[in-house]
Amino acid sequence: MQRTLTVLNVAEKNSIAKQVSAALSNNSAARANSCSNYNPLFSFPYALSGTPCEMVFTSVAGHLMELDFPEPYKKWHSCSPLELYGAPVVKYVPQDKKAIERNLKEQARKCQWLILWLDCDREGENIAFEVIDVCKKANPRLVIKRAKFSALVKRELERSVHNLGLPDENLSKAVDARQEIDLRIGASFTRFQTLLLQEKFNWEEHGIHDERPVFSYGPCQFPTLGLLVQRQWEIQAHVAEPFWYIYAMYRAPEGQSCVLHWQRDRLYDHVIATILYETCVEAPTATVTKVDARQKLRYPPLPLATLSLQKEAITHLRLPGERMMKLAEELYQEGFISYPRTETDVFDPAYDLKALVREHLNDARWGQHAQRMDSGEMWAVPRGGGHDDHAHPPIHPTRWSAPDANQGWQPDKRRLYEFIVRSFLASCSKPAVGFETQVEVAIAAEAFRTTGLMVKERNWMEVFPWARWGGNDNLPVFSVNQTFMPTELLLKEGMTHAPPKLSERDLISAMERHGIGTDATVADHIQKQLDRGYAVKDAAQLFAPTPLGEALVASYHKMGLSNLWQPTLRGAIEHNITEVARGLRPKQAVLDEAVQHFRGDYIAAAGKQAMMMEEVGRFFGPRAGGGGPGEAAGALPPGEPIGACASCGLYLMLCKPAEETPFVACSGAPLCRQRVYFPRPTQTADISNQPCGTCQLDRGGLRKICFRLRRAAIPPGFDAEMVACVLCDQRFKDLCEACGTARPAGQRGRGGLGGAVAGRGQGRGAAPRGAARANGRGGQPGRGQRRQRDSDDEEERGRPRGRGRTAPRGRGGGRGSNARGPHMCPQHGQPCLVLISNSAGNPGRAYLRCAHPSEAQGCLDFAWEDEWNGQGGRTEARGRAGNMGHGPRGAGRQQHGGRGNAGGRLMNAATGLPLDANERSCFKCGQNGHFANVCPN
DNA sequence: GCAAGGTC
Repeated sequence: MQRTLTVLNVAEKNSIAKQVSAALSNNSAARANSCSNYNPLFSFPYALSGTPCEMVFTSVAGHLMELDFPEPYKKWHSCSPLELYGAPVVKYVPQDKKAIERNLKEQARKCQWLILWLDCDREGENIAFEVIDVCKKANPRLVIKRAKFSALVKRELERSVHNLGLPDENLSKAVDARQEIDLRIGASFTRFQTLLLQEKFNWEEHGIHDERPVFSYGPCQFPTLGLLVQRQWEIQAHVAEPFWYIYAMYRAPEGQSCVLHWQRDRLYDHVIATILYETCVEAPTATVTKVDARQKLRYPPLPLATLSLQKEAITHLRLPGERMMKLAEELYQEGFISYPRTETDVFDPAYDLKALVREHLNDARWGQHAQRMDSGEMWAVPRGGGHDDHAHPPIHPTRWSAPDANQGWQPDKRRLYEFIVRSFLASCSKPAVGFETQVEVAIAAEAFRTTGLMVKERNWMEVFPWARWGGNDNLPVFSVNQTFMPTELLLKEGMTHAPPKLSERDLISAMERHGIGTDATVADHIQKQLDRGYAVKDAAQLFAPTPLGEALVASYHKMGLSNLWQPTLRGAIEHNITEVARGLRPKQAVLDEAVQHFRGDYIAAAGKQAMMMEEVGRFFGPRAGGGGPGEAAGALPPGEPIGACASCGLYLMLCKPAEETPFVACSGAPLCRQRVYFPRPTQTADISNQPCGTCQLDRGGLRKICFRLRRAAIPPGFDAEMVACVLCDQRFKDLCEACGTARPAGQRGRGGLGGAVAGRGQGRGAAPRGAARANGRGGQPGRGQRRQRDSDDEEERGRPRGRGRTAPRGRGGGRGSNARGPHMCPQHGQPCLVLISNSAGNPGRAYLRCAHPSEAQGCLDFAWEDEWNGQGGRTEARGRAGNMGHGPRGAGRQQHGGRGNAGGRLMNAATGLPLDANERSCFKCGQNGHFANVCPN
């Protein structure tokens, strides 16, 4: 006679218990209340491997147990935070889970089997063992089984129940280890920071209103903060650099138009950019070299997982992740959407998606689209993103909500529901179809490109109004070999920008990349930054650390404990835990190792706590009589505005501080960050560029060219209205004589503006650039400096002075004697070899450099001008710098990258001092050293 | 008063 089993099935969520019992019982499960209001019982008869049984389903609600220190260690002053690395820990069922525990025990006593239907991940396995622990106390004879399922559909659940396995203890132990590490380091460092800082500073004055604020530390919240501080430091360390690019535009007689984008994008070398621009101006006829037209598809969005929904909701609905999750939770509880915490972004093929679509046929907003989907006209099988947590489908609407039925909803909730519905419908719709035309154009030897796009069928975009697929739908019709005259041909200047502050979307992506938090907790960690006063969000929803957040991170950095905040911290912990999960290392060994490691960090931090006091003291004044850091709390005494940092020897640079007092900060970020404050605002040059409205030249009626006039740095005593011509560098009050019609007004030569500017050590761009980056790309000497060098050199050579200054506008006079050309390049067979007087380290001696389009930064072919000219212009092919047969005289024949020492006057670009007789400057990498032929770098 | 992870 067959024995009848009573089987207790425990799911992690009530919804899973309900769905599984409904599927296995063909919707005939009886529901009964249990001791726990939120965890009812579902029971039905079933045949388990042929054995008749009574199936009882119930659920827990996440973890049943918590890990904490026992009572004596819970009081903050009862022990040193250091002791928390060796203190015992206890796992217990907290008060709010006692009802669930009672329910499980009561049912376990009546059952013979226990089947665990928890999520099929590490945390789920750990919860399974918590359930086992509780149930075994009530019934030690229970037979324990684990159901593994990959979707909550009948077929899959039946397969699962007939292939029961055993729970995996290694997975569970990995979570135990993770919990213990998190608890010990979180509690110890939180107490350390809080007890150190709480009483010492006047937090009220700095917007922290808690009487006794807590400065929590956590292995997820600090790496999150670290991401924000790192970005802040990147922004502060950024030095704007000017770049130049050729801008071309064409408007066809029929009215269509396009911008021609330079293939080089941009150049940081003004000389080269100007020369290339000049070659275009000389031969401005554009020739179409390639026309490529093809159909292009734009695919609909992937099915929504939690993090992708958060990112989309932030972008399109401007709903912060945490708020979005709260609203999604409500929608889920009310049955309008599926479970909102899922990693899955692919639908199970067995899912009846069309049935879900049919829910929406009568909707006034998207019903028509749904009807076209239902008829098959608009239907497409949704793509998958390759992630599956095997527990939940992607987030999708489960029920239609009529607009008049959800009047009571908050507007944000309605918007979120609409977004989820439209995303779902879009993901199952046909891709959009466009027609793209790519056109390549040559002007002189320069290549340009433009793209046109006509959207033919919007398809999924019809139901998803947030999508943008923009392109130039007004492209002129082009054919290969067609020629035309550009309507505009300009040399434009731009400046590099510091990276932007992180948006919530950026932050989520970075956290996802580094494995900080889970899909369900990422939003909480971000919110915690705001709650703790570590970060703020501005009107544009961008995040930045507060002075407190920055000070905390900077403290650990100074202590040499950056691993405590770097984004890799969580990944490192996870890596070790994974070894436990795979059974490669015992839990205790990994745990001991981690605890010892962080214990060492704690001891180091505690030993250097004065650094934290000092760092926080930079931002916050001490509480009166609070024993604060005293001198360190206020602004630092004013010092040299620009120079070597007293702390680390690196350069100091000008910053744009948020504070009122300007300061310079050491550019050794994030190594140093020493700040020197000024007593008064610094004098900065007006570097604003203004397009020239008066010197537009008309060359033969072909086109109009605007040479931008640049407002020069104005030294004291000079006319503020003076401008400098980009090409010839003369300063004028009115119009440029060389370029236009008016008289020059500025003084010239030494004592003139150029000399004065040089005396200030400024380049063409922002004042701090030249000072801080003597050896960088932006570190070319100012124009005045360069001219001075030219002039000295000319004198020594016995050439007449003033060649550059009196040269008329045009290629030869573009930058004085600095650049002429182009010459025929033997490498490329094109006139792309230009003559340049290298400003950095080669005073007075011009050389040839290739500016072929294939060499984005200019190739390294070069030759000295006098040698080239002496040989009447060479036509045979030469190799790269190192292989050229006629290397610079002073240096002998460099085999690799050795730059010549013309007359022994080569300057060290970093120090500005002349190189000694044996020193060489590498042509390739710019480094100086005593290498003879081959640069070691 | 502390972590992070589940979930309602």
